[in-house]
Amino acid sequence: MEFTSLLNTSLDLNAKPLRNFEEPSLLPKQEVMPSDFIELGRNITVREEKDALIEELNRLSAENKKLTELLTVMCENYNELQNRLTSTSKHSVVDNDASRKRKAESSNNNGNTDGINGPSESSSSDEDSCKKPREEHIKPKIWRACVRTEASDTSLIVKDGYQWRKYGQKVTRDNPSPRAYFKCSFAPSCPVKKKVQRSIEDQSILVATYEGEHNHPHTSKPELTSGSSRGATLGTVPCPTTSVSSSAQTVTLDLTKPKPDTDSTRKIGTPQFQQYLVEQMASTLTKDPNFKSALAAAISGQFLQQNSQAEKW
DNA sequence: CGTATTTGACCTGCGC
DNA sequence: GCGCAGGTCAAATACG
Repeated sequence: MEFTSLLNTSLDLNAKPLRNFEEPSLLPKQEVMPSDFIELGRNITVREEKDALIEELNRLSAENKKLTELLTVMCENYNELQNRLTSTSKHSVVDNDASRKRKAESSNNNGNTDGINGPSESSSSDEDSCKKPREEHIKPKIWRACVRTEASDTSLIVKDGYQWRKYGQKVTRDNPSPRAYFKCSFAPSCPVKKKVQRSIEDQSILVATYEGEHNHPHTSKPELTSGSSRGATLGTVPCPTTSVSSSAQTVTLDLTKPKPDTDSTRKIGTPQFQQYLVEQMASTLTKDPNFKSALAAAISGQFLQQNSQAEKW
């Protein structure tokens, strides 16, 4: 499965204006009425204005292209890693299998009949499912979520709207950061567990792995802002994809609303308005130091979501 | 004092 | 059989 086919990496920030300004056949349609000219009270000629706008658009286009190339490279790297992981997993059974078998026994002994906390965790390979056909129908829902936190925050707490009780912590071999084990404490019968561990690549990212499904509603709404209280907040559950909540500023692009300072809807759609929109969007993005990190976090969220979906298959 | 968290011990499966 | 690693338990501790 090609990941790039699933993720549209095109930002397409200035598609319309580019069409308007770059196609020569359309340029004459930019008619500037003399009355408008007088109204604007500009001293520069239409030609000079157009050249300046084209230059600015070319700059934005180049920036857009650069970002798109960056995304493409990231996707290619991801696909390469995914292929390696797939080929590796064919030669070795994942270590989840150990706990799966153990859980199968413990589940049978405890008389757990709901099957949610059943034996199978993530069955990521076809080989695995072939080995254990009897477990095919018992698949607890497993998904991952990644949350960006402050690197100095060692709490390993992910606020996702549910109430959790920590019952263990371990340092695993593949990651120097400790892994915390949580059980849902809202309902005694709720079988959901989660593991939280810092990402080995980025210590500021918490990776939460959820197992099972809640048999009760949310205890509270997930907090959408993080600040004084401890822990990271989750914008969306099960996996934050487009909304990345963090201690840093959240970048929100709302392309559905026109700018409020336009006094008349009649002007919406004019080249000047489109140019203004493009400038505002590009300016907001390029001036925001958190844009790249937020973009990377959002993409990694997409990666993890795709990965968890692939595991469920 | 009740509840949540911490943390070392224990259990289980796997590889050698 | 032994060691290792992941996961869980439960006594000790902290906290409100």
